[in-house]
Amino acid sequence: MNNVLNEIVNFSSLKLYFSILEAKDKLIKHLRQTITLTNEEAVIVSNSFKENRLQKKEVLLFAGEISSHMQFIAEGCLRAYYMDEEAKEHIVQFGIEEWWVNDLYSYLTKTPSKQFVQALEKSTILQIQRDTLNNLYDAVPAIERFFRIKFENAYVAFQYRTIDAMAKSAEVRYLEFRTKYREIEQRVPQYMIASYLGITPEFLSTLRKNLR
Amino acid sequence: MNNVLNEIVNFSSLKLYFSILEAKDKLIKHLRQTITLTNEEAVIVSNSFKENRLQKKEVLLFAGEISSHMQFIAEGCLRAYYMDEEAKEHIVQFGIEEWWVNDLYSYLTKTPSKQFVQALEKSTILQIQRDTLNNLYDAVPAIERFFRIKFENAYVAFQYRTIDAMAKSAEVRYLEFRTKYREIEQRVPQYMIASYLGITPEFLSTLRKNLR
DNA sequence: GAATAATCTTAATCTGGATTAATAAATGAG
DNA sequence: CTCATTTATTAATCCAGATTAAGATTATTC
Repeated sequence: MNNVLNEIVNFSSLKLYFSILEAKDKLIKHLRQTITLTNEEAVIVSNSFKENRLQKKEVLLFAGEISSHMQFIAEGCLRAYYMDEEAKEHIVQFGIEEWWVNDLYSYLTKTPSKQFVQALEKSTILQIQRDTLNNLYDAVPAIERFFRIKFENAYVAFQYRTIDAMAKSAEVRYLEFRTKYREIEQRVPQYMIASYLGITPEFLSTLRKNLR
Repeated sequence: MNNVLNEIVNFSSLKLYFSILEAKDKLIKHLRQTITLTNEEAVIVSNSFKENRLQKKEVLLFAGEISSHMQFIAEGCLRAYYMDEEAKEHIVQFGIEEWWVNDLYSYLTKTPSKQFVQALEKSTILQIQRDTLNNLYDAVPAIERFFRIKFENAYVAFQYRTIDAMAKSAEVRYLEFRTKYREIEQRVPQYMIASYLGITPEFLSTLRKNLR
């Protein structure tokens, strides 16, 4: 009896162990799409990240807290949003597998976050602490390159998203969102897409009716 | 007679030489606010940049061209803007002394720019070519760190500007622009500020009347 | 310093999207 | 399977900011 139980425990912890490997493998693969890492470097990098499992609706970062980790989504779906004076939510970013989510402003300036980061599905993320990452920049310079490139791309993507948002009608933006993020569209409720697009759910609903 | 002429030529080229030094000094000082550079590194960096003088209204980058330089404003005032389908201008960014201006999307993706970059005053800029910069990242790693940090900051600043733009009324945004960029406000025409804020010049004029 | 161009103001009218409020449909927990 | 909660739709009314059009100031240029 005890033996069976033991086996189950071992088996489940083994499963956990493998799934962590899987998540970290995903991270290393992701990094290697942009930079070159020797196997030794990959190990150093791997060991610098901690895995974290999130339940659906679990909040990873609350407004008011200081964000002190960069986080890579290995599995699942998250959102970053802030609440305005009237307690209305505005979604700033969605993230799925192989994206990075965070309130970067809080992370970089070490000031209290204005955003929440929340899991929309059961998710697995890999986190690295600010100090650990700063040390990693010295130990593995390619990581500094990775984030330099990451931020360059994030910046221009965001700039073009904003230009779009100002120049294009809500209808056009919705259609573009659908083609660009088809997968996200199918995984999150419609009112969140409205929030991301900067329109009310009622108006999105009207748009959709007119498109039919 | 010839002697006098010679003297004038020499004097003016000497003046030019000093002003280049001045611009490059400004650059090095600017970099050293963020990173550490040895004097040898400072020389390497300095030599990687070329100075460029711009007349008022001179266009540095046309939409359609591929941006192939990063550029630092040593003196003067520039703007980056794009034109929509109805040939209306939308200002994306202003830049004054010690700012960097560019169509980063074009620079980073090597695709034709959708933006124009234009001098609003007689200006002096320092330019570094993409390939030179990429080599510099290897020769002087602190430069890679500089741009990593620069892009991080640019990204979060832009993100917060966008959140503001969506959440706040045009009046509030104008008031914030005035306090944040008082100097720019005094150097560029009002209709350009309207364009930057994403409103019509007529509406900005109305806002201003109501504020009095 | 007069003429022309560039910029700014005012006022009337119009519109994309918000707000409010009610109902309907889908999801999920027990 | 059922009741409660979460999402989504519809329709009426409202408003911030756009558009249009004219005139008034302010800069530039010759």
